[in-house]
Amino acid sequence: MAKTAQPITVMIIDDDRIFRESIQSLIDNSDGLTCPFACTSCEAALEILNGDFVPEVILLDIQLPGINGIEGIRGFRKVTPATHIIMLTVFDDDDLIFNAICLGAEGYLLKSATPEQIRESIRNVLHGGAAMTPVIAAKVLRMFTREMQPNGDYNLTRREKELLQLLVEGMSKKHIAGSLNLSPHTIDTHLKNIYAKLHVHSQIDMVSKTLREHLI
Amino acid sequence: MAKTAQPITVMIIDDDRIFRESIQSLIDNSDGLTCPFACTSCEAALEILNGDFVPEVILLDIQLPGINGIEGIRGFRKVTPATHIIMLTVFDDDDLIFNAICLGAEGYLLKSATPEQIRESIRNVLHGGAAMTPVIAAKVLRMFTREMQPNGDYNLTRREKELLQLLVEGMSKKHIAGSLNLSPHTIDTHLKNIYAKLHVHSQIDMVSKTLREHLI
DNA sequence: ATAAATATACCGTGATCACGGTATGGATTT
DNA sequence: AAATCCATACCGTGATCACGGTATATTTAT
Repeated sequence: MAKTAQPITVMIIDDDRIFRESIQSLIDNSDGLTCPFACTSCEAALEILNGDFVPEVILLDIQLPGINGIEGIRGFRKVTPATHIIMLTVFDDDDLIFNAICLGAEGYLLKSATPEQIRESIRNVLHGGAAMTPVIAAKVLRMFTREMQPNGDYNLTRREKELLQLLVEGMSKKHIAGSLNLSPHTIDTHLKNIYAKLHVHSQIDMVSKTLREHLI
Repeated sequence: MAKTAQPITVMIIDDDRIFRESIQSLIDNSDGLTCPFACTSCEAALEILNGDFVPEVILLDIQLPGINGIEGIRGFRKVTPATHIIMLTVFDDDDLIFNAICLGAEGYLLKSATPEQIRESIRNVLHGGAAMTPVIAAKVLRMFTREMQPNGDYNLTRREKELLQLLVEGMSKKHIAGSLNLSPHTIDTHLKNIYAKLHVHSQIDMVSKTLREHLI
């Protein structure tokens, strides 16, 4: 009967009528894709999802009245966790990208993407890939390295770093002295020097700063 | 004179002769690209870079004798920080990808990539983008969400989370009591409850666990 | 409406910490 | 050879913390 297998179901959520309808017809005119529902808000989409329609891919605008796209991800993840979500927006703001991917969006495309890029992205997420333009991918990588890189090492000596490591792991000064065969007084002195270098005044501050800035 | 502007210089580093030479000829036969040097090791490449050759892109294998590709990134970043680095390997192992992007590689492609994909990736990194296959992009996103997501909230109450937040920021119990208009004894009680829930026995442990597991 | 969870408050004791000293042998650098 | 940095060691005092109690009002859940 049908000339292809079951088409992939895609849902588009965007409050801009022109854009929404053009995407819908783009999808409906793509081989193997269908877009039976196009919504103007996350609320409307959630209502449909709470029926029994489970799309395989959701194309989701960020700037929406009511529940915005970022918050919407949470809701969609709950009702249809297996559905792939691709953000489709005019903004490439770092915070929005960051939040979207933290919430589990698998794609982030600009609305200026070509029809072929959108189709390609839908295919990619269906195969477990992620859909990003190279520029957005680069932003993601930069976020990654920024999170991971030490922000400076404050000229700690080798010994000081060693002690810092142990203290951050929760060992007490006394215990460290025992395990390193040092006098507790020595630990005390090192600790004082570390405090001075990190500009902190307690172990809490020290541990907090160390972990927040990935010093070890 | 020249029918195009200065061609983009690309360096390939791979110990597999067949692959290396096929990439080199692929690049040399691409419009606007040239590959004047193809090396079998990072050592050899670093020697060339320490001369005055500064490629705009380096295609770098991971599995190399001597200095491997991951370590190589460090060296290349030092001598030619502006050069874009694309890893080109047979492995899509998470740890390798993780290390490569932490060290600043802008691309990660599998050797099974098509010539067109490789050319496209070179173009992308030159324009500030990142070059990843969708599958690798997905792995990166998953790493990201794994790093960022709370590993469980240990059933902390709202008040406990609030105190945790302040304590992690380095405020003392006494200071917190003052700023929240609570008795210091109250803080003490909450703290005891937090300790029990997190299975820790000191503020150090608590802060350490909180930050390492991104509880706040 | 009743039970459970949460937030609040107090006490005392022993352990630990912060930080001000001082000092010395060894390593590194100049 | 001299100077500097580093790691080591010691002391005392006041502040802070950990943790064992107990108790009650409010909020949330059932």
